Amino acid sequence: MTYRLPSLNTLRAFEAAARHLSFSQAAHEIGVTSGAISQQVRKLEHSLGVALFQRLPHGLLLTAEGAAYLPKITKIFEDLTEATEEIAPDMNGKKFSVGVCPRAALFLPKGWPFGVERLEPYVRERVATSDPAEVRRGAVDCLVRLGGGSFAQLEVFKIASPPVAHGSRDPLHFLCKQGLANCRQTEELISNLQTLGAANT
Amino acid sequence: MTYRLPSLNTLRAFEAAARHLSFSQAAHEIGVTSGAISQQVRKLEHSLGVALFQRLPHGLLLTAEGAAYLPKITKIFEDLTEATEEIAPDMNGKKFSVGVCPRAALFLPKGWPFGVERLEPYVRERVATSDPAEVRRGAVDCLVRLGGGSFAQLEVFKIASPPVAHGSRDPLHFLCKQGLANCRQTEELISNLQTLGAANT
DNA sequence: CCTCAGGCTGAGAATTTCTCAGGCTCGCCC
DNA sequence: GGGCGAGCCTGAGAAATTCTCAGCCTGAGG
Repeated sequence: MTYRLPSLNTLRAFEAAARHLSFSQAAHEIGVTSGAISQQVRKLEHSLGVALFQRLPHGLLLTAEGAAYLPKITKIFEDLTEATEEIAPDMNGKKFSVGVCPRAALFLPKGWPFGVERLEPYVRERVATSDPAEVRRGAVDCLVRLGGGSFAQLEVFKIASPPVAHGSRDPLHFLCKQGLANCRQTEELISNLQTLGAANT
Repeated sequence: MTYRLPSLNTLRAFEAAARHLSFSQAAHEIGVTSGAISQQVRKLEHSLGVALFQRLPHGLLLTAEGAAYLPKITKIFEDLTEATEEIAPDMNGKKFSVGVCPRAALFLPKGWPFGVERLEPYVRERVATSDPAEVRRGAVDCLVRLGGGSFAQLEVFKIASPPVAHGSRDPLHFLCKQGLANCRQTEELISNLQTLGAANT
C-alpha cells in the first residue's frame, strides 16, 4: 500500500487556481502571493507530466486534463473537510466568525477585521461580544478582548505591544478553541493584531 | 470556499502510521525516520485538537477518533490516487517495476534493487531488459542500463561516478517516463545508484 | 539484570516554500 | 500609436517547514 501521490500541497494550489481560473485570486484565497501559486502549480504539472492549465496572456484556461481533474480534487477536499469535522468539531466551518469586545474595538481599525484585505478571506462575520463562553459554545470561532487570563479549553494569545495609551488598563488578547490555534486563519488574525499593536505605540 | 484543512502531509503520516499501528513501519513505508512520523502525527493531533493515537510503551492504539478517521483518510488517498491515474497515466501503480539491463546488472549488488532495504518499499518486480521502448510501453516503470543518450518521452539520468573499471565503455544510466521523474521512488533508486557508483571507484 | 524494540525529544541540517522585485504580453483607452 | 493596467513568469534570497541524528525512557522477555 505505498501510494504514489502528487505533493498534496500543490493540489491545494491547483484546486483554488482552477476554481477561480486565476492564480492571483487563488493566492488571495489561500493567503500567499501569486508567485507561490505559480510555482506550486508548475511543480504539480511537472510531477504529473501533464499540463493542467493553458496560460493565456490575460488569464487561464483549464486543459482537458485539468478540467477532468478539478471536480475530483474538489470532491476530495470536501470529503476531507467533512471527515475532519466529524472527529474534530473545533475545525468546523470554513471562515471564522470573529468576536470583538466593544471596548477592544476602540483600538482597532473601524470594522476590523473587515477592511483588512489580508484577513477577509478568513472571516465570515464579526460579532460584538466579550464573553469567552461564546467561543466555547461555538457561537464565534475566536474573540478579541481586553484582558487575558486562563480559560478552560481555550487558547489565549497576548497581543504584544498593545495599545495601552488610551487609558485602558488591560492589554488586548486573542482567544480561540485549542483546535483552532494552529490554523492559518488564527495566525493571520493574531499577526495582524500584533502589527496593529506595534504600530499603535 | 475557503477550506480549513489540516496540513495535508501530516495526514499521510497519520494514514500510514494508523494502518501499520507503528510509527517505525510507517516511516519505512514513506521513506523517512520514525522521528519525522512522530512529529507529523503530533502536529496533526495538535491542529485537530484531538488525540488520534494512544501511545503504549510498546506500540500504538488508535483512539476512537483515530479509528473513525482512518478509513476515511485511506479512502481519500485511494480516490486521489485513482483520480490522478486517470489524468496522468505516468503515475500509475504504486510500486515500480524496475528494468535492469543484464550488462548493467554486473555492476550492481546481486538482485538489486531487492536486498536494498531502503528501496524495497518502492519496488514490485525486477525485469531483465535494456530496451527503452519497454519503459514507453509501460512494461516497466524505469530502467537501468549502460549508455545514455536521448530518448523521446523519457527522462534520462546519468549516474555519477559510474563503475567504469570493469572494462565497460558506457556509464550507467537511469531512464523513466517524464511523469515519474519526481517521484520519491525514482529519487530513491537514483540516489542509491549514485551511492553505489561512488562506492565502486 | 540485561537487552531489545519502539516511541520521544531537541538541536541543527536540509529542503521546501514564500516573497520580492523586475520582466513580459496583451487588451483597452485616449 | 503610446501609455496603462491586469495578470502570469522568473530568479534570488529569506523564511518556514521537515527531516535526521543522537541520546533518552519505558516495558517485555529471556
